[in-house]
Amino acid sequence: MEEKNLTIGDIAQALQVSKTTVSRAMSGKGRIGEETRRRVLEYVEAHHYSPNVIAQGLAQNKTFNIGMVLPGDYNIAELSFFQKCMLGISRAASQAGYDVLLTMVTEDDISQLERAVTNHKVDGVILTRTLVEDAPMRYLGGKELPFVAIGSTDDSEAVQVDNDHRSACRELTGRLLERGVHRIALIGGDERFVVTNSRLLGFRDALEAQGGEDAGLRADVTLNVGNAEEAERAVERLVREGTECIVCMDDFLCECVLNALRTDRVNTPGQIRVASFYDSAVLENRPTLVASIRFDVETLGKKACELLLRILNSEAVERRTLLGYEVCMRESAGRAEGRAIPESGAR
Amino acid sequence: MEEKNLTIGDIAQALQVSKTTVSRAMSGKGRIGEETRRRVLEYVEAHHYSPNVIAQGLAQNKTFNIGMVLPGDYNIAELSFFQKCMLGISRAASQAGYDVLLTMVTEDDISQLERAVTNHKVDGVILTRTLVEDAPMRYLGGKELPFVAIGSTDDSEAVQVDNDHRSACRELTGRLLERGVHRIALIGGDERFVVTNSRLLGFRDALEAQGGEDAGLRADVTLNVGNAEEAERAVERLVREGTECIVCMDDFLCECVLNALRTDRVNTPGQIRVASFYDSAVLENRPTLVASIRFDVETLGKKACELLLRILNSEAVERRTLLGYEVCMRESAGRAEGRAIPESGAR
DNA sequence: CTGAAAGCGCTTACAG
DNA sequence: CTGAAAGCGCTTACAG
Repeated sequence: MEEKNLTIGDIAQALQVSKTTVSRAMSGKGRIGEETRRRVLEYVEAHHYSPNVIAQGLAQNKTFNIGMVLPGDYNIAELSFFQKCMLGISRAASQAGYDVLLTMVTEDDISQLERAVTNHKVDGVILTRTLVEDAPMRYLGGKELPFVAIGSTDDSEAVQVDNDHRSACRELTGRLLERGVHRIALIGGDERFVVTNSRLLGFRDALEAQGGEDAGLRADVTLNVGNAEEAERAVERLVREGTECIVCMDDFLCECVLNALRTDRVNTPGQIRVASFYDSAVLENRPTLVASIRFDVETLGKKACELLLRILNSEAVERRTLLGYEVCMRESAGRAEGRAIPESGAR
Repeated sequence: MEEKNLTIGDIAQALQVSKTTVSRAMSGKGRIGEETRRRVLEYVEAHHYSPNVIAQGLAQNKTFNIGMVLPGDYNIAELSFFQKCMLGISRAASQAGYDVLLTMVTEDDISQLERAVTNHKVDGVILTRTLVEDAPMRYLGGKELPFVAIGSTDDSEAVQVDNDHRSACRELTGRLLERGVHRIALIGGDERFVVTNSRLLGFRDALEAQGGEDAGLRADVTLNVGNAEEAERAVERLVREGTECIVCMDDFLCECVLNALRTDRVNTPGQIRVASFYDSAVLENRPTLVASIRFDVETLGKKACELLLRILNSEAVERRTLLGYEVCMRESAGRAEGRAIPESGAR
């Protein structure tokens, strides 16, 4: 099926040329006769030769691997995010002749990352999630190794790509307020995630833009909600307090909230409106959902990888690039007819 | 922070010994004086030297990478499965000094896998999902490269690891039948997945063991249910036909089924029972769920990786290894009090 | 346009 | 116990 480990030397010998020539024919670097190149390429084609990238790497002091660090701890809400991210990254890498080395870290164990780096197995790294005090980030910061972070960071040094969560949340919240909501609540997850803070800022932006407390707006913020029970408790309280609309920071929380509302038999359609980030399949058939935001996560991953590749190629890149989003408003109450209505994007 | 790319040569020179000696001190291979080794190791420690694994690999004709192929098409039901799988694999690999090269394939594009293989970037491959007619599998079958498949296959050549789905489904179904269910239904996903067929077999095993049609049992099987709509349609029909219990092949389908039952307002608690494979968080707070099966997916991944590593180490391994499961019966109707009750395992 | 040679960082017979 | 040398498969100045 495949010639047994053909090497550049074998080809050189078979064609009575030097290894240099073969190398040049393949790489396209250096001058070489048209006729000679043709002969080499023909032979290569016919014998299904493909160069040993490891050896190529050694000679060029490269690995052609990019390290991807993924959180090893579970969070259903983010699963589909990471999958799409991975897909975007691996496609962009693959297309550029790079491979993706997977590295899974937890909050107290980044040994896999360390191994990959100290063993010289990657040319650069992509962080797919960043915490406020991020161990992988701190680790990489001390090295000479280039990396880019998906998600925003306080660290102004790091190259980062993100969706514009702040603007997205501002717009989403603003739209809801415009529709006459006065008592609005925000429910979010882990406060150590930068994204949680970005969204919070956007939420506050919107409130302020609409006049804040002076305009009669009342807002409640509950963070660090990690499971269904906590969500339920929060919802109970919010219901008691007369909240009109709950904005959920992710679809997992959103589901919890919707379940809690249903369980409490408190929610006749339209009584309490719920909005969410993302727009995953988890939330299909949820009539009480009035609005959501759509991000193109695969593009996010792709972008991150492209940035890293450009850095590896010694090109200059922007410190921070923000990707757009889409706010989807559905019919405000009862079962939405037809599909969600996509509106506007940003940047 | 870190000595600039220290090499084995630098150390040899600094210590006035040969590179051979340094290499031996580190690898532990070959005879070497206790005193000499100590000196080398001390220097290495002090200067934070770590060998270039790529170079090591070239010299030994290895990459110390194992390729992991992941499906690139989305299926919520399986997301958490793959994450746990990845974690198991990456931990086992990492522990053995290997890294995981990620490769994403779709049904009509396995180019990432091909690239990794033809570029000589992996020593072996782990398939995390296998279809009945599996392109990656067929591709690897034609190569000399060792691989192991997670999930069962018809291919008797391939080394495979799997949970014992057939037995699990047999036991689950059997338990339900023992409780007096007569009209039972099975709802499953893609028929091209081997696992779908295994479960179907287990379902039939159980029916037969209880006397089948002769014993008054009526069974309905609906496969290739891919989305909420299709599930809903199936459920409507099953309800009309007087089905007493629905066994769902995965938790995504299970959720669809539960939603459909609720929407139809047809299910007073206990009227139609629902059982599911897996036991993901998606299914928390679902009182109508009467039974489920629990698999240890991380161990599955770990096992697969260990098997591959043993093959790479030229050890002989079993063609097929089946891992256990746990059937969890909850209180049969109404809200289950306390936690689910784990019962028995297998093999 | 082409080649001989040194080099990437490591390993491993082969001698001593 | 230790070292000189060849080799892993490729690239790249340096000469010609």
